[in-house]
Parts: sequence; structure tokens; C-alpha cells
Amino acid sequence: MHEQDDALLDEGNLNEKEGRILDAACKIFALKGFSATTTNEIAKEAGIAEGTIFRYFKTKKHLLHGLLKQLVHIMADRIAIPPIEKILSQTQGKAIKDILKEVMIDRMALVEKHFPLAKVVLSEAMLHQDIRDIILGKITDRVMPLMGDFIDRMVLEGKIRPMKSHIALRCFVGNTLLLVVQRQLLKDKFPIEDIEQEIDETIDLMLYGFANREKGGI
Amino acid sequence: MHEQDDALLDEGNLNEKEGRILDAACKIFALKGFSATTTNEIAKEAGIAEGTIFRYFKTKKHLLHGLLKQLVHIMADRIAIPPIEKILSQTQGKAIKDILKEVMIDRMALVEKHFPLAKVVLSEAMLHQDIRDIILGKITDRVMPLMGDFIDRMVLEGKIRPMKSHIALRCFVGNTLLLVVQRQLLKDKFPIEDIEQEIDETIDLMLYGFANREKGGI
Amino acid sequence: MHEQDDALLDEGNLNEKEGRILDAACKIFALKGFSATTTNEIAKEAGIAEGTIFRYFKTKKHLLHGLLKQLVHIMADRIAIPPIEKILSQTQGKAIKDILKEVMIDRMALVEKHFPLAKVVLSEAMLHQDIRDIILGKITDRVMPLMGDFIDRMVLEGKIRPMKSHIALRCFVGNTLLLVVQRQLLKDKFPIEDIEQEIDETIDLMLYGFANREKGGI
Amino acid sequence: MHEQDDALLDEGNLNEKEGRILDAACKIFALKGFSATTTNEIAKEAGIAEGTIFRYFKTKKHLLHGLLKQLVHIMADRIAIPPIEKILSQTQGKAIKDILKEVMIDRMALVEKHFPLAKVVLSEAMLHQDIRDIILGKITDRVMPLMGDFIDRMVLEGKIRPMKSHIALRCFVGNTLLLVVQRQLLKDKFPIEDIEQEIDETIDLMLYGFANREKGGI
DNA sequence: TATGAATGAGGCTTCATTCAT
DNA sequence: CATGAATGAAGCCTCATTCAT
Repeated sequence: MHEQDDALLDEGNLNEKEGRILDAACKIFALKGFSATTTNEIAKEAGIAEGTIFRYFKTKKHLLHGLLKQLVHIMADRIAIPPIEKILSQTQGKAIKDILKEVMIDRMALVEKHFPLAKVVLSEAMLHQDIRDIILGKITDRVMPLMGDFIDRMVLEGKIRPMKSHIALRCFVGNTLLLVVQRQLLKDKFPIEDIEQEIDETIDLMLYGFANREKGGI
Repeated sequence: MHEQDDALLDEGNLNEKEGRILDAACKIFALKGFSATTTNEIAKEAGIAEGTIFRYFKTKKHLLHGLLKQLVHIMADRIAIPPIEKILSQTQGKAIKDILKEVMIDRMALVEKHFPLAKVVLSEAMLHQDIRDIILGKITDRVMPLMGDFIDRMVLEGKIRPMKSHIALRCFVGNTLLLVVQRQLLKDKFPIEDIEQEIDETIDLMLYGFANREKGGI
Repeated sequence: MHEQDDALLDEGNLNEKEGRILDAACKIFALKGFSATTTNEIAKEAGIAEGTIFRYFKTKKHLLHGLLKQLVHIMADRIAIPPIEKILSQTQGKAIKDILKEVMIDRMALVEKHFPLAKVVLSEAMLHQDIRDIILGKITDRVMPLMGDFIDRMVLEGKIRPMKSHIALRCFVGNTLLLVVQRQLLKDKFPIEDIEQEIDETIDLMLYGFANREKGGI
Repeated sequence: MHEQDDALLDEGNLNEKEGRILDAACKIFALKGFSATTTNEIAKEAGIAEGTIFRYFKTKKHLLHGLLKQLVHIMADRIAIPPIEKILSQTQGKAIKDILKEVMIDRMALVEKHFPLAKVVLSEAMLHQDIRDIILGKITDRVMPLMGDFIDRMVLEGKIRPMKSHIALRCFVGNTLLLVVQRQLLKDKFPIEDIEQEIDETIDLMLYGFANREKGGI
């Protein structure tokens, strides 16, 4: 119970108790979902009294929203954006294959590190429009331009052929996401032996496609 | 409330009441998630008394499991498999592009028709191993062989280049899934104007890849 | 606990459980006030489970309103109005002194019988406009016309001198109310030895006033 | 919030903080009743920390008792008694009608000025014997002798006819009280147009009674 | 002395489950 | 077999009170 160390969310603008509560909530929401989690459990996990939760969050729903806002904020502004910005700004002279590999590994690591949170976000987002809006706001503002610009630049540099950036992005995200899901959730039935090789082959497929050029693609 | 017609689940081996309950549960689980749905709501939607639910399902949890089993059974054996089997068995003489398009449209239609159920299944599967196992069992037994064999056959026929079927499958599923999610959940922020063109471009990307061949692919 | 007999409120249009709940609520509200009464206490007093209360009344506040509506309804239509109508319709040949005495005794008995309820009503009415409105609606519709007409008739019959009925009514109600309050709440410090004599003297004062006519009233 | 000026209760023997707390408590108790008022609200209104309340009053209940004692003390000794003593000592040469009018106006003004407090006192007194005792003690000691002596003197002076003082007092208090209640609480349904005329007619009724002397009073 | 964060008992309310009809 | 009133455990939340600062 209530480990203080290694808090994923306790960052700057919120105090120590609030961070502990958010961490605990995140952990148990990820385990059982929002509705099935009790405020009592969260309090025990956070090592505080149940009532204390409600000094920081008016209701359990507010706690969820606060959590999601933190998540989105942190994911986007502190964790997710900077490394990808760095990678995307240091592409000169690199082969597109290596760039994509670097990005995919980085993104996989990111999602896998925060997979519990991701589960909370996704399962709630699936049901509730208001939660989708919190996430989408950030994606629209930060992720789309960043990735879109990158793809457009790659096209300009001649590293990839002309294409609509959102379709390329969807392809890349789809492949990465399913890879993570398989590793995290389906590892018993569909284990991945050599992850690096798996990534290599995935990128190869994305780059060169299914088509059999030698036979003319029919 | 309690429409008897057009029951998605009322199939054969379960009687009329049981089917009505499962239909109602499915509908409301999809809307609000399992924990947030009350048996009272289900009963009202099914047009029966609350107590009657417990004649057919020992607990609410049993109801969920029963529902998921039905869903997986039906999705796999009655709805999902037959059409794809048909498509996959009539590929001779067709271009790979058209085959993929046919499959993608068919799969999208399938998922979109049953999107509410899909949401239930996915959000519960994200949290609970036992539920994942129910689904995965069917996928391992039926879907993987079918799709794997198809890809292998395409390779043999020279329509696609040699590749590992599970990677190709992941790519195809990833693209299709995100396309559906975008259409269903993100339509406000990321609308898709012309779905057929979107599919065409997605398949084109899958077939021929990102790479700019003319420039040598670097 | 939970006596079924002698229910003050269990009248016709509400079923047995609902009546038991209202009776219990009435008893404890009168003892401790609305806010200080717990739904748990009410349930114990009514001899039912706490949850059952909420099958009949959405919230504790709704229970209070239901109670007040019943009280006002019963007080006005079943208990309060009929006897006074009877008295007021049989005044021919009687001295005004005897009529007033009859009315006062009847009204005192009525209020004293329902004094616990009266306390609930008054203490809530003091604080909340919405509750005052429930009561006043009935008074405006039923009590005022009845008493006003009576006073006007007495004036016409020459039994009392011309006067505004609402002032006479206020005087009569004020005297009666304080008499009841003294008997019920102040009996330790200001006991009333002979209630009939007290009533006689009160009516004598109302009829003939303070003024000393023999000295010219100055 | 927390105006320091014009404190009703901050008088002499209690220090500034204590006075602020009592003032705030009084204001909010009057608005919402004792149980429905939170110590947090009181603290905010008083402009102090919640914990500070408990330096001055052991519990919330003690705060109520302290408040009531202050109220009764101030009402009786500082506010209520002196003016009435003055009026009652300057009656020579005045008509009884004018004396009563003067007293009634003075008492109405007094009650109306302190109506919020009066509501607290009354609603709590209705429920709790111990609170009634605090009030009645003061009334027995100070008010009754004062008013009783005045009435007896009026009788001796021949200004009113011989009567028991407590009955006359009850009549006067009843009329005055209901007049205030009507003005304060029932103004929407039973408005009073011309208050001075209303008082005149009420006093006239008290002085000369209902009886129609010309017809012989039958 | 004053603070206000923290507490935790206890309030109101929900809801899966039971059972007499 | 079907019902739905009743149950009571348990959830969310409030708030008087305490105590370290």
C-alpha cells in the first residue's frame, strides 16, 4: 500500500496529498475500471482517510476528470511530446527506416510505461464523450501538427512518397498500438519472441507494402 | 423499450426471455459500461421483472459472462466468419487491391454494425483476463487460421510478397480498427468526408508502403 | 417501536408501508427536527429496512414534503374543516360566548391532538418558503373563506359588532395558539390549573375587551 | 462576509473573536436552522478559521447554548426591557389606547428587528426543553413581573377593567406575535397594506371586544 | 493563540439479490 | 415460472472535531 516513491503524477503544480490520491486512483481505476473502484480503496491505497479525497476532489467523477487532465497534460507536454520532438528534429542523413524504428520504439516504450493509465483513459473514453473531448483537445493541438508536419517534411525531403499525412499516421499508430496491446494483453496466447525483429518486420511492411512488385502487384 | 424484433442474440439454444435479457444487457452495457448499469435498467429494457433476470443468470457477473460468450460465439461463428470465408474463397482472378478493399469494407461494416457490443467487449477485455480468454480462445481457433491461411495463399499465388502472416494481419487490423474508431468516436473532431476514398488510400498505402521508390527509398 | 395501530396518517390513498413510514417520520421529526433526524431512525421506528424508505420517497426531503402534504390534507380536509363546519352551521339561538367557547375548545383539542405534527410543520415553515407555500395554499383556499364567512354572518346577525374578519380571526387564533403553547410547552413554569375557567376568561376578554366602560374607558 | 461592524452580540464580557463567532452563528442558524448549519459556514461568515470556533466553544451544541444565553440576556436586559420600562413608566395622562399602541409598535419593532434571532430561538425552543428553560427563566424573572405590574396598575388606575394579568398579556402577545408573523412570513399571500391602521384596529378590538353592545351582546 | 488540513464516524442513497405471492 | 416489494450491505459524501504547525 501507499508507496510514496516513484509517483507518476506528482508533478509540480499539485501538492503531495493530491498527487498520492491521483496515483492511487490511477492504479486502481486501471485495475478495475472507474465504476468498480471505491473511494475507500483509493484512500487505502493512498494511505489517507477517505474523507481527505473529497477535500481535493468534489466528487469521485471530479477525481476521474482531474486524473485524466493530469494524464493528458503529462503525457502530452512532459512525456510524450519532447522526445518525439527531439527525434523528429534530428532526421537529417538518417534512413527513413531507422527514423521510423526509432520513433516506434520510443512510442512503444512510452505507452508501455504508462499502460495502466492508458487503459483507464481508453476504457472511459470509449463510453463518455466528455472524456474523449479532454483527450482529443490535446491531440488536436499538439500531436496532429507535430506528426503531420513531420510526414509532410519527409515527403518534401523525398524520403517517403507523397501521401496524406493523416492516413500515414493512422497506419503507423495502428501498427504500434496493436503491437503494444499484443505484448501487454495477449502475451499468453500470442507471445512475441524477439521484439526488435518484430518491429523491424513491421516497419519493413509499412515502408514497402504488401505488394509483390516482382509479379506486378496483381 | 423492450423491442422483441431484430434481436441480435436470441439465437437457438436460449429461450425467448433469456434472449431478451441478453439483448437488453448488451444495449445498456454498451452505453454505460458493466458496473454503471443496473439490473433494474436491464429489466425495464427487456420488459420483464427485475427478479426474472436472476432465474436465468445467478448474478450480474454471470449475466456478463453469458453475454460475452454469446457475443463471441455469434460474432465468430455466425456473423464474422461466414462472409469472410466467402470472400476469401472467391479471390481467383481478382486484383489484391480489390480483395483487400472488399475485405476491409466487409469488416468495417461488421464492426460498425456491432459497435455497441464491441465497446462492451473491449472495455471489459481491457480490464479482465478471464474475459480476454473467452475472446482469444475463439480468435485462436477460428480467425487466425482463416486469415493466416489466406495470407499464405496470397503469397503463394504471388499476389503479395513473402511475409509473416501475423504481421500483415496486425497491419490490416490496425488500419481497419482505427478507421472504425475514427468514424464512430471521433467524428466530431476528425470527420471522414469520403469513406470510400479513405479506404482506397489506406489500402494503397498498405499495398505499396510509405517508401519513395523513385528516390531510392532513403 | 413500530406500532401499527392508531396511525395518524395511514389514510386511504397511501398503502400500509408508506403510512408507516410517514407516521414514523412525523414522530421523530417532531421530536428532533428534520435535519437532526436520520433515515435510519425513521426506518427503525417504522419497523422496516432503511432502503425501503427510498422506494416510497426519492429523498429525505421528498419524505418531508410528502409528510407535509399529507398533514395539510388531513388537517384541512378530514380533521380540521368538518367539525368546525358543523359547529359554525349550528349557531342559531346560541349566545356568541358559547359559540366561541365551543369553537375554541374544538380547535384546542384538534391542535393538541396533533401537536407533534404541528411542531414539525411550524419549525420547518419558519425556515423554508416552499413549505410555507404548501400550508398557506390550503389555508387560503379553505380556512380563510370558512372563518371569514362565519364572522361576517355573526356581524349580520348582530351577534358581534362590525369589524374586519381577518383582524378578529387573528385575535382568536392568537389567543388559542398561545393557550395551547402554554399548555404544551410551558406547563412546568406556567401551569394552567383549570383549563375551562381559563378559556371562559379568555373569551370574556375577547368579547368585552380590556376597556373599563364604567369609567369611560380612558 | 464577516462584517465587524454593527455586531448584535459583541457586548462587554466576551472578546472580539467570540462575538464575531456568535454573530455569524446567529445569522446562519436563523437562515437554515441549527442542524443544517455547518461550522465551516459559520467560520467563513465570521472571517476566522474553523478550528478557532472550538477554542471558544467546546462543541457546536455549546455554541448554540452560548448563543441563546447571549440572546436571552441581551434581549431581556439590554434591548427588550429598558424601552418598555420607559414607556410603562410614562403613562400618566395618556389614554389606554395610546399606551397600548405605543407598546405594540415598540414590541413589533423589537421583534422585527431581531426576527432572524427570534426564529432560531423559537424553532429550537419548540424542540428542546433545555432551551425553553433558558428563555423561560428570563421571562419569569423579568418580563412577567414588569407586564403583570403594569396591567395591575392600569386596573388600579381604572384604565382597564379588573382582569387577570396573564390572560390580558396572552391576548396582547398573541395579537402582536401573529401580526409580526404575518408581516414577516406571510407577506406574499396575506399582505398588510397599512400597518398603522391595522394596529389601530387590532387595539380597538382588544379594548372593546367583539361584542355588539347595542344589541345586548347576544 | 490561530490555523486549516486531516480525520473518520455516520449520513443519505443505490442496487444486486431474495422470496412470498 | 414470473413478479416486484423488501432487504441490507456497501457506496459516496459531509462535517464536527482534533492537532501539528
